[in-house]
Amino acid sequence: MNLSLSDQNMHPPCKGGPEEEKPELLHPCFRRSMYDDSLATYSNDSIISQLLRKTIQNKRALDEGLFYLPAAALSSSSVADSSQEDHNSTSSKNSAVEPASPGSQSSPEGERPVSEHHRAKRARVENIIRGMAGSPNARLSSDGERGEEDAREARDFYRENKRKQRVPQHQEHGLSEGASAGRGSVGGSRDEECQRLRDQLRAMQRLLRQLQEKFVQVHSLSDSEQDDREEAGSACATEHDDVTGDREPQEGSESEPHTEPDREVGRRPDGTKMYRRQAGKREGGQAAVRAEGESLQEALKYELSRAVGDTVDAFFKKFSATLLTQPAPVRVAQTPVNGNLGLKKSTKGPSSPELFRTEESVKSRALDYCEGAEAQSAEGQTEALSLVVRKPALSHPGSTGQGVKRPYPLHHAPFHFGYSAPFHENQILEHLLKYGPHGSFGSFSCLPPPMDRSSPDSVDLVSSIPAGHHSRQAALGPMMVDGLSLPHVKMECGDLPAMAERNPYMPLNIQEGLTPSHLKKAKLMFFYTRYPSSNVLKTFFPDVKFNRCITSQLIKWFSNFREFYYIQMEKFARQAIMDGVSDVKEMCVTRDSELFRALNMHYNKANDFQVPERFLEVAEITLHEFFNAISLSKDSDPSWKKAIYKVICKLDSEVPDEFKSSSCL
DNA sequence: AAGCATCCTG
DNA sequence: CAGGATGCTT
Repeated sequence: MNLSLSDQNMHPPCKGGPEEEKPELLHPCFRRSMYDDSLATYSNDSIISQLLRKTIQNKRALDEGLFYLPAAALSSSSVADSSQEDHNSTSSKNSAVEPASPGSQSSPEGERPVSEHHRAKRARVENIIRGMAGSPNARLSSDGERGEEDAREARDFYRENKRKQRVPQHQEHGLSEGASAGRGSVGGSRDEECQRLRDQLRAMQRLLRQLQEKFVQVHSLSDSEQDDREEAGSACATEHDDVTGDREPQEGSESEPHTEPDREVGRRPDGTKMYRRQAGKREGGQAAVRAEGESLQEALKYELSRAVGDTVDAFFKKFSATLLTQPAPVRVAQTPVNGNLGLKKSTKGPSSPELFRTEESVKSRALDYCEGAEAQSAEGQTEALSLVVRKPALSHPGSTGQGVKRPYPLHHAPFHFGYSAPFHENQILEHLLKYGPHGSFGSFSCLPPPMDRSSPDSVDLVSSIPAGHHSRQAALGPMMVDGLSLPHVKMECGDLPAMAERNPYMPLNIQEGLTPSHLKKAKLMFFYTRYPSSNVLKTFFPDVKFNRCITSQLIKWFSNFREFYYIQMEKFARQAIMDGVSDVKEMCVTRDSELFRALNMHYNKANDFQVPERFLEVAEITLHEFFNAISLSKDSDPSWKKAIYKVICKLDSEVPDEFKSSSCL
C-alpha cells in the first residue's frame, strides 16, 4: 500500500522495531505492581527482543557473508538488557544493510556455503532460544553467560548442525523466478512466520496495555484510592487525569518520553515502514537461517502464550480482588443471588464514553509502536486445538458469591471500541488463546453458579425445576455465557466487523465460539434430529454467531453423533445376529435396552433429559435396518450403509421450540 | 471447485 | 471430538 513511503523514511535513527516499546507497554499503575512479574518480563525488551535482535543480527551477518556489525553490537547482549546502544547498533546495522536491497543480494549469497563460524553462531542463537524456552527465569541470565554458552556451543554445535543439515535446502516454494530453488525466497515462510509471531506479540502487548488502561479506569472509578495507592497511586491518579483529559498518560520515567512527540510519535510511520521493509528483506533470507527461524518461532509462540496467560491471569486476579473488596460503582456481574443479575443494566464498566476516550488515547499511542499485526493473520497456525470452548470446571456449587467473573467476555468489550482494527486484536487474542495455557484461564475461578439443574432442557427435563426456573435462566444465560466463554473457535474475518459493531457493553450473549453447553444441547437435539439442516442449527443456536467455521463445526458434531449412533446400531444388530435372533421383530429398543443405554450415555450423560419416545422408535427402525441389511449380506457392498442412512434421515422430527432459547444450554 | 458426508485416525 | 482423506454431488 504505502510501501512507497517507507523508503523515504528509512533512516538510521528510526527505530521501528519492537525494542523501543518496553516502557510503553506498562501502564504506570502497573509498574512495580504485582504485574511487574508477569508483564515486565514480557515487555518488549524481554528475551524476545534480544533474541530477535540477535537473530536478525546473525541472519544479517549470514546474509552479508561477513560480520559487518561492530563488535559492540554483537556482544551488546552481554551488556545490560535494554541499552539504547543495543538498539542503535541494531538499527544502524539494519540501515547499513538497507542499501543492499533484497534483490541485490540475490544469487551470490544465496549459494554461499555457510562457514563453520557462521554455523557456530547459529548454534549459539539456538542455545539462547532453547534456554529461553526452557526456563523462563534463567533466560535473563543467558546473556550474561555468553561464555558458558560459547562453551556449550561446541557441544551443541554438532548436534545442532546435524539437525540443521536435515532441513531441506529447498523448500519448494514454487517461485517461478528462477531455476534455483535456493534463491532468496526460500527462507521466506519461516521468516514470515516469525514475523507474524512478532507482530502478534506486539499487538498483544498493545492489548495488554489496553487492558491495563481499562483496569486503571475501572479501578480509579471504583476505588476511592485505597490500597492500590500504595503501589502505584500517584501514577494512577495521573493516569486517570490524563486519560479523561484525552492526553497521553505516559510519564517521564518512560524511555519514550513525550517530550519528543515528533521523534517518538511522529516516527510511527517510519517505524512501521521500516518494519515492513525489514520484513520484506527478511523474506529474502536464506535457507541457512531457517533453523533459527524454527526455534525462534517456537520460542515466540511460547513466550506469547505464556505472556498472555500470565498477564491476563494476573490482571483478572487483581481486578476481581478489587471488585470483591469494594462495592464499586462499576458492577461487574456478580453471581446471581436472586436470579436477578443486576447485570442487565449495569453494563459492565464505567460509562462508555470515558472508556472510549481512553481507548482513543491508547489507540493513538498504541498505533505508534506497532502496526505489524496488520496483514499478518494467524493462518499459518494449524495446531490442533479443540474448537469447543472449555468452561472452567464448575467447582463449588454453593459458593456463588466467591466466583470471580471476568468483567468482559474475552472477545468483547475492552478490545474494540472505536478501534480501527478490532479484527486484529480479536484475531490475535484468538490466536493467543489457541496457544495460551488454558490453565491460566481456569486458574482463577470465574465461575457462575453451577449449571447443573438449570440446564433448561426443560422440555423433558427429568428434574423438577420450579415453574419459575425459566425466567431465572433467561437472566442467567447471558451472564454465564459472558462469564464463561473463552471462544476458541477460529473466527472468520467476515464476521469480525459485525462483532465490532456490536455494542461491547451490551450483555448480549452472542458467542463466537461453541461451548460445552452448546455441545450438550446439540447432543440432546440429536434425539430429535440426526440430520439437522444448517437452518435448523441457526435457529436453535441463536446465541451463536454463525460463520462457516461454526457451522461446519456444528455439522461435524452431528456427523460425529451419527457416526456413534450408527456404529452402535451396527454393533447391536450384528450382536443380535450372532445371538441367533432370526426375526427383526424380536428386537425392540426400550429405555431398558442396552443399546439405548449406550446411546443415552453418549448423548445424555447426565441423564437429566427425558429422551423422546420417538427417538426410541427411530432407533429401533435403525436397528432393524441394520439387522436386515446384515442378514441379507448387504454389508458386502462397501456402501451398504448408505441405503440405511437414506431411510434414517427421513425420520427426523422437529426439535421442540424450547431448544431455541439461547439460555437453553 | 465447493460443500457435504463418511471413514479413519488420534 | 477434531482433523485429514476420500468420495459423491452440484
